[in-house]
This record gives sequence, C-alpha cells and structure tokens, in this order.
Amino acid sequence: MADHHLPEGPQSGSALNIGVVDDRRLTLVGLIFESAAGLRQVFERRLESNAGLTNQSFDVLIRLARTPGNRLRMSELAAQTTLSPSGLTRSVDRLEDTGLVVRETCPEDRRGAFAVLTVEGKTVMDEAIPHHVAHIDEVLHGVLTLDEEHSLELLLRKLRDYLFGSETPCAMDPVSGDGCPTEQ
Amino acid sequence: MADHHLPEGPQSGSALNIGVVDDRRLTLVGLIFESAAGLRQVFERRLESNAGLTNQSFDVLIRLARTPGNRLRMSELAAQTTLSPSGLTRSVDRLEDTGLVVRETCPEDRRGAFAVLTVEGKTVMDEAIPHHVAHIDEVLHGVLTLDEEHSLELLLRKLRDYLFGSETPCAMDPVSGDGCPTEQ
DNA sequence: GGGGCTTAGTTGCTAACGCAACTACCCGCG
DNA sequence: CGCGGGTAGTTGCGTTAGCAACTAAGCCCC
Repeated sequence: MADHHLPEGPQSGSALNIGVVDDRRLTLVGLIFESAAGLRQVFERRLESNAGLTNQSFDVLIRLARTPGNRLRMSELAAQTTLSPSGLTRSVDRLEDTGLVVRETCPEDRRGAFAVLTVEGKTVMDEAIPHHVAHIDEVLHGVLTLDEEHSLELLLRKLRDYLFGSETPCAMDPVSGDGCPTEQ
Repeated sequence: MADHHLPEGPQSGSALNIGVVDDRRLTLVGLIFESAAGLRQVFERRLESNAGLTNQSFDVLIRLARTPGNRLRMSELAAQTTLSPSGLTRSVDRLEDTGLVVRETCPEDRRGAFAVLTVEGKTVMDEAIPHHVAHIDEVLHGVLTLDEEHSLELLLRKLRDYLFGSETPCAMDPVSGDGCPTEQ
C-alpha cells in the first residue's frame, strides 16, 4: 500500500496561476461531471424514443417498479432520486397526468402520500427496463471490462457514501425492502 | 380511466424480474449520476458563498482562466462545458452582466465571438480556483487514496472518451493550448 | 386536551437549460 | 458579382429545477 497522501498539503500547486494548477483533482471532478452528462444524454435519447420517458421520470418509476407493492412515500422517493421535495412533487404530478402513477394517501399518517405505480405504469416499465439495461450493457461493454466496471463501482460507491452518508438507500441498489407504511 | 388501478397484491413484483435484474450496471450508472449530483451540490454551495459563482459559471470561467490569453470562442467553450450553444450564450450573458467576462468579436471571422475574461474576472478566479482546488482535496482525501483517485480517473476517462469521442478537448485537462484565432 | 414544535407535501416564484427557428456571415461556384 | 449552402451565435418558447413560504397533520408536554 503506497503512501496515499502526498507530503505536501492541499493547494500545493501553484500559488496562483492556473495552467499550472495541479489539475489532477480538477480533472477527476470534471470527468465525473462529464461522464454523468454524457451518459444522461445517451440514455435520455433512447428512453425518450423507446418509452417516451425522460431520464428523470424513469428514475422515479424504476424505484417504484422495484419496490414490493410498487409504492413508495414521496419523501423516500425524493431522497432516492436526489430530487428536492418540490421537484419530486412535480415529477409525480407529470407521471400522474400520463397515468403511470397515482398518489394514495397513507392511512397511518394522513400527511403522507404514496406514489404508486399503476398497471399501465408497470406495463411500461416491464417493457422499458430490459431495454434500458440492454442499452447500458451495450454502452459499458464498449468501454470497460467487467473488472473495470467493478472497480469503478467500488470507487464511486465510496465517494457516494461519503457524500450522502450511507444512510440514504442509494442508487439502484438491491431493493431496500422498505417502502411500506408501518414505519412508526 | 377509473381503472388505472393498482396492481393488486403487495408482492406483485413477480412479472418484473426487477430486483433480480442484473443490477450491477444499473447500479453503476446510478452511482455515477449520484456522485456527480452530490459533488455538484457540495461544490456549488461552497463556490456560491466563496465567490458568488455557480458551478456552471465557474466551469466556464475556469476554462477561460486557463487558456493563454484568457479567451475562447463561444463554440469551443460550449463544447468543453457540455452546454448547448444557447445555454452557453446565456451563461456568458450572465457573466457579462456581472462583469467577469466580455465578448469580443473575432476579426478573422466576423460571425464568431470570443468570450474574454476581464481583469475582474481574472481576479475573482485567482481567488476562487485555489479555494476550489483545496475544497476538492478536502473532499477527495476524505474518501479516496491517491491510487484510487488515479484508477478512478483512468476509468472515467475511458468512459468519457467513448461517450464524446476523444476529439473533444475534455474536462479540465491540461491546457489545450488552443483558443486563439488563426484557426483556419 | 390544547399550545407549540416538527414533519410531509404542495405551491409561487424565478433561474437555467435545450430545441428549433432565426440572423449574420463565410465560402465556393457559375 | 451574386447565389446557394454551411457555420457561429442568438433569441423565442416551453420545460424542469430549487428555494422559500405555506398548509395540514402528527406529536410532545404540561
């Protein structure tokens, strides 16, 4: 295990001028942003034409689709999608308009609401998910070996967990098993 | 329409292979998105309070700052920031409003425009960049070893290059050396 | 059991983005 | 010269996002 830390502290690079700045980390961050943007673009296009979904709505729907009962509390959903509560409200509004989701008030806590996948929504997702997964495969296989995928996953998970605290259910992880009421 | 009804049965998840779906790749993609979102949020907050910049404007400015002459063609800038032309136009509009950038028409090609960092813009960036780099250090050192950073960078670069074609100048890479007119 | 604090979700407002249509300009060809 | 086609950048329009203010409901504590 090599020494992880360079002897020198942060901003060891140029005191000021850019172009000399130690860019390694700037680059790394830039790469994360760019990769995310690139993937988003690629997927969005395909999702759009295949299922008429935006990346965003797909993101919401898939979490519903993979939850037992196909229902999640608004707040759960917001947390999982890194969307603000208001953003989620509107996203679900749109999905309700298109009939893929309905809201259902929570009997145990009348403040709360569930977003529930409709039959139609389920149908759409049954169709869309395999396509999407295939698309991801297609893209990733063009670039990374399985080992590389695995390393990348590990590294990013560390990063993500650090940023959000590992409490948050995380990405697209195996079903969290939650989503049902009974939470108090 | 009365029946959009919910899939009955709490565990109707059966038809969907989801939850069994080979999620590895869904997860990976999710992690990239989440990591990017998380970093964006963290940085944005800091940039905002330190320099009054959004992540986006910083992104534009840093590319100008690190280009010899502190000037780039609009189209260059758009390509580098994964922003659409119109998005860039408006971003530069805003920067012009705040006095950090000016537009300058290109003598060789009167259709073209340069975005040029003003003295004030340069000052702001001379201040902001070291802070930002330090912030990145702070975050990354909390999570990844140098080796890990390096692997991550390699993996992401492969991905990015595949997505955009390596033609695009890329992220925050060492100064591309371009940016000057004379390009025909 | 009625204040007062907290939490869940929604709504008003505004900022930012992309797409598509548009303008201005360059260039090559007759 | 001037016409057609292509490129650089901008603008109109619609969409989506977040923040902050709000409503409604739960909960604690006296």
